[in-house]
Amino acid sequence: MKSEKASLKNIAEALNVSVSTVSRALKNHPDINDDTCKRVQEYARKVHYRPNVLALGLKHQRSMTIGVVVPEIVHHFFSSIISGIEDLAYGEGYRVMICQSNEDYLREVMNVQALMDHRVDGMLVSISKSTLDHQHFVDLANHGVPLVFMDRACNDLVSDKVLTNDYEGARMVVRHLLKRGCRNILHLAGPQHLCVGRERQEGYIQALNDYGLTHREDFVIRCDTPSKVESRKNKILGKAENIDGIFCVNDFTAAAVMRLLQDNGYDIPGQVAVAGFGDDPLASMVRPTLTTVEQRGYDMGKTAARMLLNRLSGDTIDEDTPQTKVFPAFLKVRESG
Amino acid sequence: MKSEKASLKNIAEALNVSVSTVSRALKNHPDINDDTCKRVQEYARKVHYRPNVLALGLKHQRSMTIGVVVPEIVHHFFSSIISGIEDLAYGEGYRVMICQSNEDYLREVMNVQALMDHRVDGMLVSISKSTLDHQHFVDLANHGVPLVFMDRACNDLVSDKVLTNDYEGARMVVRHLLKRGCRNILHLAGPQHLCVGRERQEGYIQALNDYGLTHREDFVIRCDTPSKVESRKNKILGKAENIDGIFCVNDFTAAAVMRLLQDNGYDIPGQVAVAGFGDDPLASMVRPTLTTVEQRGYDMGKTAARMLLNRLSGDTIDEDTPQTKVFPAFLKVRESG
DNA sequence: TTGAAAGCGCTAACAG
DNA sequence: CTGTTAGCGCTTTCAA
Repeated sequence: MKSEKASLKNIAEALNVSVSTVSRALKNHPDINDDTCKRVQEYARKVHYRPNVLALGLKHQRSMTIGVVVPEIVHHFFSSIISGIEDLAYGEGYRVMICQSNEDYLREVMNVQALMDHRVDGMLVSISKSTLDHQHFVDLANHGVPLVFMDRACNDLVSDKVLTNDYEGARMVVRHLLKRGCRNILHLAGPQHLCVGRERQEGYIQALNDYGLTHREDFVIRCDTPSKVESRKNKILGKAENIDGIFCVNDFTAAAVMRLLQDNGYDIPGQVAVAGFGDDPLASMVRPTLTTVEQRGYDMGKTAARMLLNRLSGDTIDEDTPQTKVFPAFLKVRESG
Repeated sequence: MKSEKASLKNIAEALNVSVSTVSRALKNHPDINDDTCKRVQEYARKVHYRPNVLALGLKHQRSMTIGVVVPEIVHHFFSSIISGIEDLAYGEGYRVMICQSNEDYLREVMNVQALMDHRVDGMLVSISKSTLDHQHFVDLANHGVPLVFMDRACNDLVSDKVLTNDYEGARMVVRHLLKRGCRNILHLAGPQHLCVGRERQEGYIQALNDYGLTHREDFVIRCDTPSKVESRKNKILGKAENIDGIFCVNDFTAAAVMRLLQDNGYDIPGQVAVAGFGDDPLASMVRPTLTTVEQRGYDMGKTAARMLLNRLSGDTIDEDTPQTKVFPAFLKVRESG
């Protein structure tokens, strides 16, 4: 029964009516005979008719598809964002095309290009760590494709954004470590060309200032993945004796450094308190459980999608003013600090 | 500079040639004047011409896109599979549309439908836990859309498959627990209507038999997520005194049960050894690190994509015989058992 | 109430 | 070597 795919044309032929009649009947056009309408709809259902979205997209010049580019879907934060996007978009009749840049600039440019080729109606993007040039996003704007940045935005571009209050989140968790008594807090920092990395570092510095301390340059190390913890382990262990706390730019790094210290005989949080950022599920699986900052990925995705769809339907209040929505961060105190 | 998107038509107009000449020039058709060719290509580059894949798909009746349906991208195993698929597909000029079913049957049916609507050339699928009916996959076959199952296949359907040797993997890791001295091993099992759940349970039973033991019905509990560990915790703790090992159908569940036992004063692996399945990154982050079975997600994804593309190009040896590729499982002995 | 025709962007036989 | 034409599946004027 390898049947030919149903189309308006062959439905029309089978029923001895014209394609336009079928087209109208299928969308309950007002001036169409009730009988014809019913006949067409029944037959369409029988042959499992489904409109060809390629043809529709071509005709309407919009694909009812939104493109998503994130660094890596393996991270819980980004998969949560995606779930949020999907739930909202599906509900509004949109489809979602997901791409991952693997933190690679060239791949990101390719992804954006591929989504453009597919004529997506808009894009939701979280930029990769290695992205320094933003021309591909400028091009998007020039082509009139609406764009909303999520979490990792680029500052030199006016555009809608959905962010976490990284600055206050970082400040909050570092103040927590300080309140606990820590006075020599190491910061494992993310790349400073990304807003999230920069804001978290500045929050860290501000928290120290809040307590009348100044930050030490040598207490900030660029290190934002477990594998970098491994490659910088001598550097980190070299400082271990002089510190009583560590604030990491994310939870994986925190979990990795915690393990490194434990393996070298340090008690956590007894000798060194550790905190992360993001509240990855991992944070409650490691021992001790990880003190961190909650980030609402699902809600951020949903909000970003909402902003994009608003742009698409063009019924936003401020047609041209870019919106920025900042989500609050929540402190999650657990066992590690 | 919100420029109109370049098309063959407006390139043709600008250059005073016909659309077909432009079309030919752009694909270096043999019989086209070198000058014209160069002129067209230069102009096309200048205006950033990109072919409209919707139009191409409509014309060629194939979209150069493959659809992927997995339960949840948040799991490392599935994201690895996706990375494998992407790397292979991109290299062959295909694009990838990713959908997640969220372990929900209806969502899965929707996903398959949406991918059909997009006229994907083929699909790669890992079925959801709640999928009992397989009609939507039968329909696919009837429409001539090639399908390769990955990891979670459905047995009542002849089709290409890429699997892990779950049976041997489970048998191996349980034999390891037995060799270590465990004699009362609990199994936290997955749904038995999924091949992976069943095979892992059967591997567990076989390993016991290998050691001259018979399995006890009350030592098998359906429990395959951390939240089910939570909801069945009394049942599990009730057996804790009588067991010396636990084999879990996946690593998250293993991590959760490990934590449950630790919180209740049990030493791992001293009193109870614990093993998981999958070698999630989590396995090396928890304490004690988790003994488990390695599963090669990336390679499985790559292989599945390869099988699908072979079907699409139609140059496989056995046109109609479905292929099954089984990947070996590897024991990863760590601290927990 | 229905049909014919044009067109979205592209390709490919056919004709010149 | 290049242009004309038809058609992929669909919508939408315009005409009947």
